Amino acid sequence: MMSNFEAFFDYIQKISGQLLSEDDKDLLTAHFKARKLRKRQYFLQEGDVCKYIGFIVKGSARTFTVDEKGHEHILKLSVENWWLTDFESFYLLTPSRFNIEALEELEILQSTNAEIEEFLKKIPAFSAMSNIISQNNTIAAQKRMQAINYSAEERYEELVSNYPHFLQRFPQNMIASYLGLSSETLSRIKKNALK
Amino acid sequence: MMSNFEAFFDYIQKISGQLLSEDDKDLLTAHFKARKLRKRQYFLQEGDVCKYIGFIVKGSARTFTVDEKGHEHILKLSVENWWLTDFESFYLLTPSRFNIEALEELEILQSTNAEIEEFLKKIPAFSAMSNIISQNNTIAAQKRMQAINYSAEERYEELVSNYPHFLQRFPQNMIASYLGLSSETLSRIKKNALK
DNA sequence: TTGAAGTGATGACTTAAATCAAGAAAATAT
DNA sequence: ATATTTTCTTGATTTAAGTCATCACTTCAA
Repeated sequence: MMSNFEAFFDYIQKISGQLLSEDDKDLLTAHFKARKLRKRQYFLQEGDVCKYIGFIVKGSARTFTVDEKGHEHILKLSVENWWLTDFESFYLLTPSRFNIEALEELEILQSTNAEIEEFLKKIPAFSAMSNIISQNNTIAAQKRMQAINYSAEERYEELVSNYPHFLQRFPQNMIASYLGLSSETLSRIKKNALK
Repeated sequence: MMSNFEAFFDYIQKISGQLLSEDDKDLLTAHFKARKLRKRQYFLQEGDVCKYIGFIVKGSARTFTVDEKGHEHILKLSVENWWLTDFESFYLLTPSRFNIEALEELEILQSTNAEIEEFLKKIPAFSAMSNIISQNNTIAAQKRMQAINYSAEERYEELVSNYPHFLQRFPQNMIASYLGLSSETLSRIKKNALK
């Protein structure tokens, strides 16, 4: 179990550029709870308030919505060292429109909004990390907005260059849904790309 | 000129839920510079590092890219009480891929990255505001990602419900570009929506 | 006050991607 | 090992939205 936290502490220190004191580590260890989810198990279901935020130690998950026609749309694919939550629901305590489901056996360290507020106040490295993640989120959001004007090929090429490991790790129909394409279209794009 | 700052101070206090001291206000007044841009004037040109962040006191602007075919794509439309910058370029000091242009006569209060760092350290209300804006950005980014799967009609309906004043304020071809649609398509959608 | 530029509407046509359908291949379970 | 989902491919067809072309209407500037 300790090793889970070591990876977590390393992550905080690396992102923030600051060291955690022993007291900091004790506080985090006391409040972050280790949790395992089996493949296909839900971390969050549509309509529920997302009470937890999870740090992924091992495994992967998808965040998706289901439209009126019953079609699923993946908004996010999450892997190790990423945070797992619906930020809107988590921050505002409103019912979520999203589902979050484990795609592989998932090991996370989870905590609540109130606890996070405490870490932000008491742990400088945690607060610095939070600010940097927000910055990165803002930048990523800016980039994603550009994708509106991209063709199917361009979206795929962008994924290949930004997240090449996703292609190995996730089935093609998940990738297609993440890119907002039908799986048939993605299959054809890959065929053409080989030439 | 003072009135510009009064609106700015009100904004910080409202968003942060905290009061600014006289010292805080003096520090902000000393470092934020009032600037006017005429209609069509550029706040940022593609290839330049975005050295400034501007708080819009009056007027509006668009953030856009130009693709290989010479077509412009609007990523953001900004109005009063919004921040004007390319966050990626501003935070990371990298050359920007965006252009930011005044759509109407524009009055802003602007400052540099280094100065912002100072405000974050010295002014609690400013730091609280920054965190809340980051939260809102993260939430907005999550929402925007959903738009990938939306049809032309759905994107338009979303705009109507979220930013109805944009429809009055900006020409239809700008709105179309912002939604990632051709102006002909938007014209047809509006015609159908009337029925 | 009259061009000129910018904006918006509409019709005809084209194209990118979705949908529908059927098999093949791979992964998982019994 | 074999059945049974699940995933992936390929072809035929449909559909949503883009492109091209033209005309009307408005602003704005000389």
